[in-house]
Amino acid sequence: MSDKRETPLRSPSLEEHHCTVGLRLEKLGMVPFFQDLSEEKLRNVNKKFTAKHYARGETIYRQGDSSTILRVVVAGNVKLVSHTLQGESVLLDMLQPGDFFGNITAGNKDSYTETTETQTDACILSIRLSDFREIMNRYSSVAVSVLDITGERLNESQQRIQHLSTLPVTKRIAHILVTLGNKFGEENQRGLLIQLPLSRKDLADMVGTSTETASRIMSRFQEDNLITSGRQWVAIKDKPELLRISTES
Amino acid sequence: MSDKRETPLRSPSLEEHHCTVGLRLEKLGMVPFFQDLSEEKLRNVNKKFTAKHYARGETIYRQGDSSTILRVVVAGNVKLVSHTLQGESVLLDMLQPGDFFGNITAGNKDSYTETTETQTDACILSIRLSDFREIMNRYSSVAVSVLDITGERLNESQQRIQHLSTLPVTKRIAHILVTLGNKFGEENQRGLLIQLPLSRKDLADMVGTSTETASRIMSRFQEDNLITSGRQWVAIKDKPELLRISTES
DNA sequence: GCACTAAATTGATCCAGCTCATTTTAGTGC
DNA sequence: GCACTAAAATGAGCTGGATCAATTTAGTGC
Repeated sequence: MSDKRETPLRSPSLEEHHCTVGLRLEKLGMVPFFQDLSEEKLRNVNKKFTAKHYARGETIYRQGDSSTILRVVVAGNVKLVSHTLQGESVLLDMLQPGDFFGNITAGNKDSYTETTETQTDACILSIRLSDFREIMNRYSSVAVSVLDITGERLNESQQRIQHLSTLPVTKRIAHILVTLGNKFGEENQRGLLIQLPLSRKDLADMVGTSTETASRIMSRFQEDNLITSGRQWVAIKDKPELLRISTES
Repeated sequence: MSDKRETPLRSPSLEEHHCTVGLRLEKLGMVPFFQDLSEEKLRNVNKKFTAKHYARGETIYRQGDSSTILRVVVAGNVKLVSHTLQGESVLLDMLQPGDFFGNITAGNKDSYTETTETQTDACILSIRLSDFREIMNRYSSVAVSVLDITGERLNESQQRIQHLSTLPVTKRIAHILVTLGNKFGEENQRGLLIQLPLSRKDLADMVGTSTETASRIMSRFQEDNLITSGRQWVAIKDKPELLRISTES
C-alpha cells in the first residue's frame, strides 16, 4: 500500500471497526451539549446511541424521509444538501466531528428538509429523536446548549441570506473561502489547506452560482496568487486579501 | 375623529396606556414558550419583564448595539432589517404578537446582528438576557420551546437560501406573497388582505431584488388578477395560482 | 374638494453571470 | 510511464434583472 496519492488532502479512509462504542463515550463528552453532564449521566445518555460507519459518498438519509433520528458526526465530514424540483442543489452546510444534524425540532415537520451525504469516510452516532427530546427535558443544560448551537446556525444562515441578496459572486466566493479556511484549514507548505474534498461544484452550490462561474473566479484568484488548488482541494495563500475582497465596498 | 382613511389596513394606532402590566401577564401566557408554566411560575417570570410602547416607524435597537435584552412583541408588528456596508437593506423577518427577538444565544456574539423597527404602533416586553437564560436553565420546557421556535426559523432561513440560490424573482415574490398571506392574511371583500403596511421596497428587501423589479412584477400580478394593491397594502385574490407560479418548474 | 408628498410605475440601457459547447488537465490505477 | 476519467477551465453568446431617470398616482391633511 505505497502512497502514490497526489492530493495534499489527508486520506479519508477510516477503519470501519474504529467506529464503535469505545470511541463513543469519549467523543460524546466532546460534543458541546453534553459537556455539562456528569460522568455518570453521560454514561446513561450514551446507552441511547448507536454508531455506524459510512464510506465516502454514501447517502445517510434523503430529503423527505421520515425524520425520527438525530445524528452526531464522530469522525469525518458530512454535507447537507437541499435539492430543488428542477434538480439544482444547494449546499446548506458542511459538518465536522461534534456537529449534530437531523431535525431537533419536533412538532409539525416530520420529514427531513435536506439530503445528507458523507464527504469523507465517516463515523456517525444515532439516537431516536424522542429519546433526545427526553434528555433535553430532563437536563436543561443540554437544551440550552443545543439552542445556542441552533441560534448560531440561524445567524450564519441570515448572513448568507444577506450575502446572496447583496454581494456579487466574487465576494461571496472570497468570503466562503475564508470561512472554510477558518473552519477546516490546516497550515501546510502550500498555505492554509482546507482539509476537505471540495469541488468547484461544491463551492458553486454553497454560494448560489454556476460551476463555470465558480471555476472562472477561482482561476482568477489563482492568477492573483491568493490560492493554490487542484482537483477537489483548495489551499489559501493570502487570507487577508481574500477577506478584504469579500468586504470591500 | 371621523375616519377618512382609504387604506384597507386596520388603523395601526395603539393607545400607549394599553401597553402595560395588566396586558402583560395575560399576553405572556400566550407566548408559546411559557405555555407549560403554572400560573404561579408565570407570575414569577412576569416580574422580570417591563413593557414599553413604540410608535410606528421607531427603531427599537440598531445593528451593533450591545445585545443584553431579549424582547417579545405583545401588540403590533416589528421588522428585522440587516444593513450592509453599502447601505442596502435585507428584511430578515416580520414579527407578530407572540414572537420574540434579540439574541437568545449568549456566548460570543454580544451585539445585535440586525436593526429592528416597528412597522405599526407596538407594545414590546423586555427582559434581561441573563434573566431569561436563568429561566431557561430552571425550566427546561421553556428552553425546549425556544429551541423549537429557533429551529423553525432556521428551517425558514434555509428555504429562503434555496430560493435565493435557485428561483427567479417572479417565483420568489409569488412565494413570499403566499407566505405573508398565510401569516398575516385576513379574509375581506378585497380578497385575502395582508394586515401589515407593506411597501414594494419591503417586498424587494425580502426577496433580494430591486424596488423597481418588485414593482414591475406586482404590476403584472395585478394585471393577471392575482392581487389587488395600493400604497403599502396588498390583498391576494388568487392564492392557488400564486402558489402554482412559485412552485412550477 | 384641493394640494401635497412619498410610493409606485414605467421606460431605456447595460452588464454580471448563466448556458451551452468544447478542450484541457489533475489524479488514479495499472 | 501510460491510459483513463471526471474535474476543471475556457470560449462565445444571450438574458434576467440592475440601474438611472422621469412620470404618475394613492392616500392624507387641510
